[in-house]
Amino acid sequence: MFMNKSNFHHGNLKEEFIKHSFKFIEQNDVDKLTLKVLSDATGTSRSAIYKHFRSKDKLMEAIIISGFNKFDHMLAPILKDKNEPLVDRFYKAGFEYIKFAKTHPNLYRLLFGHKYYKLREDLISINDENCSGFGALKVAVIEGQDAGLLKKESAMTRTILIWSALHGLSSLIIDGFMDIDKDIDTIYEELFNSMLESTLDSKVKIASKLPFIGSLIKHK
Amino acid sequence: MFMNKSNFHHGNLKEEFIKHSFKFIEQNDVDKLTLKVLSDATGTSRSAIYKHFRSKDKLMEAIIISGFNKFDHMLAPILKDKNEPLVDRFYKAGFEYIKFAKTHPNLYRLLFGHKYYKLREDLISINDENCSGFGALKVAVIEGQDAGLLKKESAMTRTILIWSALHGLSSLIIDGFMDIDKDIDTIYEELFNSMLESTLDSKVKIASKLPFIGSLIKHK
DNA sequence: TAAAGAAGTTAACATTGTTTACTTTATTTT
DNA sequence: AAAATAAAGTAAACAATGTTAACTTCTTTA
Repeated sequence: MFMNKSNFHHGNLKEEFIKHSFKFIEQNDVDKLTLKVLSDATGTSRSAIYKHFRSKDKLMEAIIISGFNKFDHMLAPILKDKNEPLVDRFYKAGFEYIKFAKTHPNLYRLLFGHKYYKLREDLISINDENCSGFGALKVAVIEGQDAGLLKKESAMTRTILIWSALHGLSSLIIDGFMDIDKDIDTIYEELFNSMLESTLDSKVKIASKLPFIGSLIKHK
Repeated sequence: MFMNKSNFHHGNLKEEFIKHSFKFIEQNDVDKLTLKVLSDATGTSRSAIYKHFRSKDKLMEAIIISGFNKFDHMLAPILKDKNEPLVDRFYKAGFEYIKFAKTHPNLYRLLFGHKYYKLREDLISINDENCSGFGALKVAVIEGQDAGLLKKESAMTRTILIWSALHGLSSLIIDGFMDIDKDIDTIYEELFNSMLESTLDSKVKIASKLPFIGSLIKHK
């Protein structure tokens, strides 16, 4: 006999592959995610996945697209929340950025690593300023420049600079550069202050009202 | 017949493997470096490498160790050159850091990426302040804090912050985040200024005497 | 109800890293 | 110098991985 009836998935197997992939990389390195892992997890054969994705890379791309959605929907609302003072929004966005990387290190590496950068390029240029985290940051940066919070060079320059600082710190944290979690709070505090205009003397006070990364993440 | 005489390497095959690996990743992604590539390049059999390295990972570690030496010997002398003003040393060190990443992107990813972070931890803690780039930066940071050039929180905090900013910008550049090279100069200029004490008003002038990244690398 | 297409399976392939058994060269011992 | 031993190479086979081709079963639709 070739197959028993219960093995037949009807339409949702594609989503199941993605879902299991997400669950897997919450706990394991991305390069440990093999097609065997997924066929075992879904109870299908080794090649079933090819009915839903042209290749493993296409599956990874689907994960990345979905991951960027998750990331963007975490970041953009914080930056656009008009009820909060702008400084607080910046502080919280940076905070949540690093927290995201720390909480989902494998997903973060997948999203911002080198291997699929072509796809990311497409995603970032396709996404308009309303959905993309990068786009939302750029809008907020312009707002911050108008309010005298950020230096008034090109908005793109300032946006990349902020992103780059967050990306750098996040990467060092999740890639094993820093042994002690408790320093992260201090470092982020300083990073945050470095980003703001030097004329602003209220910045430390405003920032320190908000929660800290080390503490928050440790007790999760 | 089993083997002709000319095939026998005498003692230098190990170095040849490393040398060819370096040459290869100058032009290709690290994950394209297979044992077949190396056996073809050295004219040996597929398994000859196992007489010199316990596994492929051990070869990669040798490459990383050698790569860090290269990196450290590029960075440390710049930071320790007492003939240059400290600001210039900082500026040039950051400049050369980014240039290194841009010139050897695959090696840079190997050195600072996630996969072999365990080894890097060992290397950085083993290397003393005299040879390691990180160590040299920390020494320079203390000097900079004493001179009123950098903020006077913990030296480790400030060092990590600088490193993280350079790492973040370098990563964004080599991982395809930025389409236009000419903006890199401006961004580095701003990054550099953000790092210095806000009371220092000579910083832009001092910095702009020095060469720019985009231009320098483009005509290489 | 028959045909067609979607969604599975099985079996085979090439590529990769790796191991084992063997051979050749170099070195050391007697 | 001859013999023994170690070092450095080869060939052949493995398991794991991504992938493809040929086949089967379920679902839909004309």
